[in-house]
Amino acid sequence: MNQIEDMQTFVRIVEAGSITKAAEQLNTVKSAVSRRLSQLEKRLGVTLLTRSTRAHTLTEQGKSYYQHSLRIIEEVADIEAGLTQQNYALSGSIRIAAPLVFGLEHLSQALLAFNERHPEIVFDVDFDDRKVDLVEGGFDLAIRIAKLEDSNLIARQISSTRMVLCASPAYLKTQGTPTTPQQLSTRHKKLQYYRSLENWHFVEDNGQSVNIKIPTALTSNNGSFLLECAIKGTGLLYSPDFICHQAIKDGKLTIILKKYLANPTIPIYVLYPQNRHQSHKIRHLIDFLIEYYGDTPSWLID
Amino acid sequence: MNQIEDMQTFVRIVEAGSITKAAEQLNTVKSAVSRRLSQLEKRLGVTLLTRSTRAHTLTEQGKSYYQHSLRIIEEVADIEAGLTQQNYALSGSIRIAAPLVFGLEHLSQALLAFNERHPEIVFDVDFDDRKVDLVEGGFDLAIRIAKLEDSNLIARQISSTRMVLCASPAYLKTQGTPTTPQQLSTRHKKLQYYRSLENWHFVEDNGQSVNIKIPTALTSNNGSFLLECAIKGTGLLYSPDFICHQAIKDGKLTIILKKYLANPTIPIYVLYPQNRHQSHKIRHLIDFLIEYYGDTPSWLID
DNA sequence: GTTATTGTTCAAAAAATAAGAACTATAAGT
DNA sequence: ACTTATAGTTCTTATTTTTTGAACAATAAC
Repeated sequence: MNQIEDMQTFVRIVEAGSITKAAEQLNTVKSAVSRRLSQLEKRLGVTLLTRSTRAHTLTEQGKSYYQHSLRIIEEVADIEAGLTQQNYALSGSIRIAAPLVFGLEHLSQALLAFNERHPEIVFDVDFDDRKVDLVEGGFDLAIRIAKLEDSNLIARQISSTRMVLCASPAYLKTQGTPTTPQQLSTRHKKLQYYRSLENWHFVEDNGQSVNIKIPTALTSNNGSFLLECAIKGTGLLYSPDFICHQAIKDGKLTIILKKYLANPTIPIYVLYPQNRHQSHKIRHLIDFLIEYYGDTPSWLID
Repeated sequence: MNQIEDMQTFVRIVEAGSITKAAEQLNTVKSAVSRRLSQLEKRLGVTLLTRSTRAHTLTEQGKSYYQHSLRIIEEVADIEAGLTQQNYALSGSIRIAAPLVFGLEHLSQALLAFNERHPEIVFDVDFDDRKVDLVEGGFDLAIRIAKLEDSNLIARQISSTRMVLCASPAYLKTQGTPTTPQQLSTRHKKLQYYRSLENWHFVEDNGQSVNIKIPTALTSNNGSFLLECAIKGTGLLYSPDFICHQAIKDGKLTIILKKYLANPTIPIYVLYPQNRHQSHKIRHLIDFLIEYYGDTPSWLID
């Protein structure tokens, strides 16, 4: 039972004026069209077309069915075409999950810039450092700043960040500025981001790698707050450059032990579900983000 | 490509919340539903549902398609149900082809009586003694007063009429009242209906059948006019009783040679096209007509 | 770590549909 | 009135589409 094809066939018969002509126009044989019509009438339990060898007349029901069919066929076509257009249109909403600080400080700027070009798009950004389930949360994409784990999501790297170790000039003046990793062990405290590792990983001049653990002055799940604390001299901050770059440029924080840090570079990815047909606007936004941050993002130090 | 079934399947998936449940509700297996959904997405070139092992989320296009689908499914069901209702409803129009005199004098009364019971029905009656093509003319039914010829139409007898030979008392006084068919041959003239036979057919007392031909006083295609002429004494009238019954009851015409007429009874049929599904109102009207005229129609003489 | 549930994929079976030929009916041409 | 041509139906056979059922992969839930 294919109601739409029945409608299309019936409309063709009515407009062509004969089953034979309708069959030609539908690129099929008259027997198929004849059978379709009689099956349709049987299903509806109604005579649509009174037919003799060479003349046709629409019954009242036939007229009604014809008119409704015209409308339905058009509506269905519009709906299906509309979906594709929607797919290509740079409009509608994009729902994004982003880490707190990166989202507020950097992603927001990029999104605003994108929005200037494509004002029809409405962003719905959820700032949260916790790992969210894209599918369950209904997100179109998520920003993740970390090495990738296995998942059924697609990832594209949009930029990268570099970890730096820094402290306020005042703090360094009081506690001394360490020049080797080993010197951290004495008289230093760290500002601890709740998700990151307790130990800091260094590579010494001789190529030996070393794990250093120093006491924690304060733990928080908010990178900005830790930054404030570092500026106030509460302790050492081990932080991605996109968080502390401005404070460093302003001289409020000083980088230390730069050359000893192991694996300081962390990729920034955009993740999205494995959709067979990716919406055009999503692809467009990802391309935009890659271009926006580029090889020299604003948080780059030197 | 069955768009409506695709829509129904998709709606079921969305509302059931999972492909497996949707399959159960649709009395099929999950593989069929899964395949239908992926084929649909492929055809539309759009992801409707972002799905992982246990969670589903509608994409924007999915939401749009879901809502449109709901509406279209309902509309199509309404249209199809509407046709059946239309079929059973005693409303709408009935187009009838009827012979002139019978139509004006007798059918019209029956139709008005029917209309009193079913005022929603609008009659469209075409009065014409010529044989019309029901299909070409778009007629629902036709009245035919004659022995049936072969045709692809369905016939039901609704009543019958009897042919009588009559003349005005004044005419018979002048020309003499014939008591045997043979006596017609002298001094008589006939009023000729254009479609009827030139010869009159009789059965004599001895069982011998005989064809009599007498001169024509006047020919017309209008039975009422011939009746008027007969009353005025222009000639003999060979006529169905539904035309002359009142004049005979009023004594304006006298029946002659009644017992000699061969095959005086002519059936009155209602004809309609061979529709696989006859509309309820048409069947109803035919039943009404048979009941209305019954075995003793108003034109019956004794 | 194990089990249970969900969705996908695949080959085979079943159902629906189309094709092609034969047939009926009738309009048009002669 | 006869022949020819055209339109529609019906039937059997092909073809296409859809469904099934099983095996599999992925991942929540226990």
